[in-house]
Amino acid sequence: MGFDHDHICNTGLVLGLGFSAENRRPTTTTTTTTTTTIKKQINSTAISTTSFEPSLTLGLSGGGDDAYNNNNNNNNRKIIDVNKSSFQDHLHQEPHNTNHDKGNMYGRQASPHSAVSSFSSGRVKRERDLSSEEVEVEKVSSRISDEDEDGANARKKLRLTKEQSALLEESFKQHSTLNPKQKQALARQLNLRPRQVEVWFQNRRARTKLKQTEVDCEFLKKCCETLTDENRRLQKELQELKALKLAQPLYMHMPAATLTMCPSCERIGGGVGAGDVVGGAAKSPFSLAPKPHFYNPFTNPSAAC
DNA sequence: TGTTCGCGCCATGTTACTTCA
DNA sequence: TTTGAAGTAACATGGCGCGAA
Repeated sequence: MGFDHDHICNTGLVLGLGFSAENRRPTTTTTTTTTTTIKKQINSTAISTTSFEPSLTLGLSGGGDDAYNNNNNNNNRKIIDVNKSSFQDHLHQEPHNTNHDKGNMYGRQASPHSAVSSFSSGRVKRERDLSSEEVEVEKVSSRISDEDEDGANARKKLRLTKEQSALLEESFKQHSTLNPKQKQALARQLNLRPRQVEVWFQNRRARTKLKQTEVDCEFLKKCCETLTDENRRLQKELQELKALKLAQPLYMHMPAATLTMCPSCERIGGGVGAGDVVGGAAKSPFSLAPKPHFYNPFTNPSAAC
């Protein structure tokens, strides 16, 4: 099938197409909007592809990737000296990110809630972010852009350099979330503000999830096609068996899966009373197959997925 | 002990800028 | 040179967990 389940797990998503769902974490969301609720419920439900209860799920794997337990990872990280002048020359100029200048940043139109958020969550939050340590970083990394020097607000958006992106990617591979210390350290290495590192990780997680969702969609499409084909094949097989039933003696009416042969007398039998018909014995040496044969796309090797 | 509040973090959606074909 | 699509940095919003009062 070529579906790399491990890859799915590594990227934080688990896809399940089967018959039972296992909640990896409780659904605690009480989001008011329907779409958000649905999505969060989807994300909160995750099962492995080896589960066979009737369900189709697509969700996050818990993964145990608790960034707060990964403080030691910083020690293993490759250090890039981002403070070299050549590196700094690549950095775009980013002003101190208070919320009042945020509104002017791209000439953005204020949302209905922006006035509130500018004070309640925006500026307050940003200022919260700027602990004394961060302010120190700010002094290093924040510079006045040419546009600002010209007095214009049309500020170019920061583009991270290859070195910055590489280090961020490497850090993301180790842990997709950062604790405050890791964020600070990374920001210092990259000569960025901690807020920028935080935003980058948020966006990176979102992109990962989006890509994984696309992969999962493709996988589900293939599964659907496979199951459709299999269903078609089984329907055809059923028709053949029905046709065979009309043309064969009574003992042959039994589906092949339910017929067994006595190893001693080598007589064919199947079902209660089958022995009476075939061998005339009161107690048949033959037995029905214990369970009907259901095709399982995950255990049947013929399944494409 | 239960409740409330503030804070920090995260997920998700959106906007706007940059790059490239 | 222009333009549209894709990528992405930054932001807005709302929810949740946690610790302190």
